[in-house]
Amino acid sequence: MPELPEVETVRRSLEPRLLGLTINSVEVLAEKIIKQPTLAEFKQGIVGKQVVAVKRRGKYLLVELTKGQTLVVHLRMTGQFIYCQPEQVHEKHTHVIFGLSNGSELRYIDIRRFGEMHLLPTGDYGSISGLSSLGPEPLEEQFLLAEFTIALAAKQTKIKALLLDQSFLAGLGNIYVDEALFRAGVHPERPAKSLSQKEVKALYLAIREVLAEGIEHRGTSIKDYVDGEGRAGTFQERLKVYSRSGKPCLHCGHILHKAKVATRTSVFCPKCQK
DNA sequence: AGTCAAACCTGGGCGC
DNA sequence: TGCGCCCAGGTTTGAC
Repeated sequence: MPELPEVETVRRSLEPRLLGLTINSVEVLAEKIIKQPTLAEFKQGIVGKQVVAVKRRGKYLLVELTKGQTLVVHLRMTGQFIYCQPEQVHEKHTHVIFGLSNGSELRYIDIRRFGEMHLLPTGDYGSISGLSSLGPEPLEEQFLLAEFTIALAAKQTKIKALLLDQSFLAGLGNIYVDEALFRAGVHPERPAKSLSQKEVKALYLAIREVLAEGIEHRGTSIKDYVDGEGRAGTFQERLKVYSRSGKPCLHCGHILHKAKVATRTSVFCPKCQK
């Protein structure tokens, strides 16, 4: 489910709620969510710690605690991290409950249970391969067109597969890749190295633009996604291709096509995206 | 290097 | 109403 804009929206909603609070208790109802250290060490290492920062890297949430510990969370497809009051109804797939020093709770809900949590020394993320191998953050200033151009030129793979590769660029998923490719006028199956300089620039700008707009509209809520306070986002109302196969292109009116590209369902305009 | 299926899970939608 | 099948915002692993 959540891609960069959704995870960033969760981060922004949780940060003001959690900062300064101490975690008084941890209740784990689905042990498989806790990847490391052991369940006992995880609980013991968290209880009594205070939240000092809530950060994001790619699609990972990093809840930094006192004593140099960080709770690393990945929501995968259906994970939700929600700040609420103890009397609020328990959602069916609630797997972890953190009791907070102001009486509130932070609950982890995840229908498919693909999500994961790790407790590690802050910055010491080598044991999480997906986190330690992440590519650049597309919205940061250090993500430069010049470097993106050079990186694309070295790859023969389909542009869509490359943009979904988190070690190439962090944070894009199926929705925002399709949207960015549409905005840039690039067909998802084009070999990365075949893009002209003009196309590379258009894609670079489209990626940053679509992610920024996604954040601005507090994420895309198709099925399960909600922010840290249970609120849905609204970017689904602005999607131009994702989930619109068979409907007319908003730019040229041609019927949007659906195809498997890089093993993922992809929607694109065969006329606008060459 | 690139590509692909399968695996991890549950639930919603569709055809019959 | 029920059954079976396919699909889903992600990632990893292992095979060709």
